[in-house]
Amino acid sequence: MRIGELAVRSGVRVRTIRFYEQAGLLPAPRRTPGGLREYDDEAVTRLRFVRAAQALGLSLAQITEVLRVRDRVGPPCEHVAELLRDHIAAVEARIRELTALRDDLRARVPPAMVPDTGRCHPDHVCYLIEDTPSDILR
Amino acid sequence: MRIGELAVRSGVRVRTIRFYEQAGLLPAPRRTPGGLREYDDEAVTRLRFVRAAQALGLSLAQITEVLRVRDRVGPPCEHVAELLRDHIAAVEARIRELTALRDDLRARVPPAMVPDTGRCHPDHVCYLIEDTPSDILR
DNA sequence: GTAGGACCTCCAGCAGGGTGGAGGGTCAAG
DNA sequence: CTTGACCCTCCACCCTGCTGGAGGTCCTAC
Repeated sequence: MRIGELAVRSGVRVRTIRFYEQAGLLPAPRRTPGGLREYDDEAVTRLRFVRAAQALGLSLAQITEVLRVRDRVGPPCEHVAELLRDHIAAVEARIRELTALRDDLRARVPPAMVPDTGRCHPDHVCYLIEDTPSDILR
Repeated sequence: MRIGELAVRSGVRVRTIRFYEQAGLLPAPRRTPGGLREYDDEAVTRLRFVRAAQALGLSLAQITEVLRVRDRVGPPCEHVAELLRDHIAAVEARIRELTALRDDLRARVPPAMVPDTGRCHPDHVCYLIEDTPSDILR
């Protein structure tokens, strides 16, 4: 099939497919005598895999690596399992960061709080941001 | 003071200070006859505010807007309170997304799981990624 | 043989938050 | 007067994941 059909079947745009080839995610396909790209079904699988992996939050670099492992040494399950475990740890760390941030923000701005303009100080821009939450609650 | 001292006192690099001026976060300061930037203490306040706001996850565009409000109409408390409330909502939404993602990932890769190579399929790249978690647990 | 849709390459740019180097000028001490 | 630290501008580039236009070619049907 040509690139347009591949785009439809994989749900990845034509331009993006060419970009992925450039980026090393898709092998350069054979060409028609006229220079048009000719793909087989494997390309659909590969693009769907890329989309699935992206949905899990993996970067194109990580996905490229998985595909490279598969192309060179066969089923990348071990590699993927390790990658996903590391990724879970990264996601959990990010959740912890954001949770701490949310708590900090909540302490600064209780839901229906009226800003205490009396606390504005000429030497600051805005106490809600510069002060620590514990200062604000005082 | 000159830009180097401002950098030390604010904890923001010289290059970054010039970038912030360019970006509209810092007003263009007066210059010495030779063309060197000359700052007063207010610049330190402003840069520290930028750092504090960044630590809360605000973008430079949002911070620029707060500073603009302050410069034009005085204390930006109302504006900041609203901004922070919106920001809390955005952070909470992101936490929910990441939590759902974490749960999905955990279902795919239980902590000490040995990948089930028997499930590798020639028409797929890796079932751990392409299948849905419920398929994997089956 | 001609229309027109699909395709080709190459270059450029978006956002966000800066960083880096080249090539030169300023300032203060000695 | 020279040295050396500091400062100036301008342009370009980093990263990530694409997207867009310009200008030209291929394929297929009529």
